[in-house]
Amino acid sequence: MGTTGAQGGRRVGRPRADQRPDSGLSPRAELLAAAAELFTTRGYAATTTRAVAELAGMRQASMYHYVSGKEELLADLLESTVTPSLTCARELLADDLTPAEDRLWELCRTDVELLCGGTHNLGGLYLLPEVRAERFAGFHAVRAELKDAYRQLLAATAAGGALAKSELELRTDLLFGLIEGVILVHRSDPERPVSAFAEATADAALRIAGI
Amino acid sequence: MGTTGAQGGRRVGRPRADQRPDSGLSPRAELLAAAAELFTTRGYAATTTRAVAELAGMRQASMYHYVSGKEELLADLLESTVTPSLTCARELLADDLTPAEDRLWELCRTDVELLCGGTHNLGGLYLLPEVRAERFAGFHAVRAELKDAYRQLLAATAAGGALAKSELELRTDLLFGLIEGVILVHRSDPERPVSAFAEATADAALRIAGI
DNA sequence: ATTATCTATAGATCTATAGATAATGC
DNA sequence: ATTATCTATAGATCTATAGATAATGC
Repeated sequence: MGTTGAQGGRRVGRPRADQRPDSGLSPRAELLAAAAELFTTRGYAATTTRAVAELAGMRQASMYHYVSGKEELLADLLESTVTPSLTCARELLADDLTPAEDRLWELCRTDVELLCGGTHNLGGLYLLPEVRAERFAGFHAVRAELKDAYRQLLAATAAGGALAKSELELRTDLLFGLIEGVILVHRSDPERPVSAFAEATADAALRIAGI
Repeated sequence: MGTTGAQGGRRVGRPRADQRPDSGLSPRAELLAAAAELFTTRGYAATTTRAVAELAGMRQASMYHYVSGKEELLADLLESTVTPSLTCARELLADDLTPAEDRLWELCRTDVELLCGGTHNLGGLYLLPEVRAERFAGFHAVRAELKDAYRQLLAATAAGGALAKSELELRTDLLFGLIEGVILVHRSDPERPVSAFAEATADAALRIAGI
């Protein structure tokens, strides 16, 4: 079927020099996984194209068959971290039966779970200084939309509705800061069970918000 | 007097190729300031020794007269960010006349003010992935001591004293996470007045702590 | 024939050292 | 003589392209 999936059978093209058990991922996905690991642990600038390609199981030059370079990998990874949270946020915004307090709590919990969940600490990518570059405007746009969802949910709560505009902005920033700052906490102690931690963070977030 | 201060008069040694108005800083301090700016804005790995030296007003090779390389600059900058907070924390721990709640609030406020205060967002250095390297063990030691001060102050409050050990650890982590996460908030909106922001963060921190 | 990979490499860096130079100090 | 700086550069990368090669597909 798909040209991306790596079926068990023989594959077209020259075989890889470094034979390995089939990862089950497409070459592009192998590259993304390798980049995720290296970017989060060593940093973006410190990671060479050779390191990414070789961790993915191919030679440095072969990488260019799938991506235009490191930037494309980072841009792809960044957006893939926010998109699931944003989907969740949109659903919660549309749900007008559940109290806003509960929806905000749920958004916090899900977001922390997604940020701290996966194999690699992908949320850690946000912290890379390179991410501020114009090149990653797409990521910034979705992240801004997510932050705005936090703001809207907060404004819809009883406590949030009573706030002046500038005060609402400040609380949103603190709330969002806590959620993203949790990446640092998770980095310092990756062993802690994620789901209990996500709930505790959501509790703390509502306390910050003044609820 | 000191061999470091840059007096107004003539100076020993070959003049710099790129003449500039006297910064009033010693060459080493000029290098540190340049490194602070570049490391925080572009990232550590992405900053070349040439960029640092040239921003400091000297040629690339001249830098090695003062420091062994980039690593030394980063190590120095990192420690210089925690040390003032740590001094404050020690004083607050020793003060047994003021209620623990007030001391914890004050530590949060001061810490945020120091992190967000200076010209460059030095706190942003914590976020660099390279900082986890063994080379920066000195920084990690002082940072751990600071975190422990947060824990002790929290434990000394009425609300904190009632917590089980694991619960106390979790709250300490969340508290410390908020404070350090504030770096991200400040990065996204550097225009916000720092002192009001520091107070608001301290308020939020106590709310997280459950006080 | 088409494809995925490989090897080889040009060109562009970047770091850290060697040795020269232009000031002041004695 | 001492010092702070400079210029020049060797050696070590790292990226991205060119062109060869070893599979399957028809």
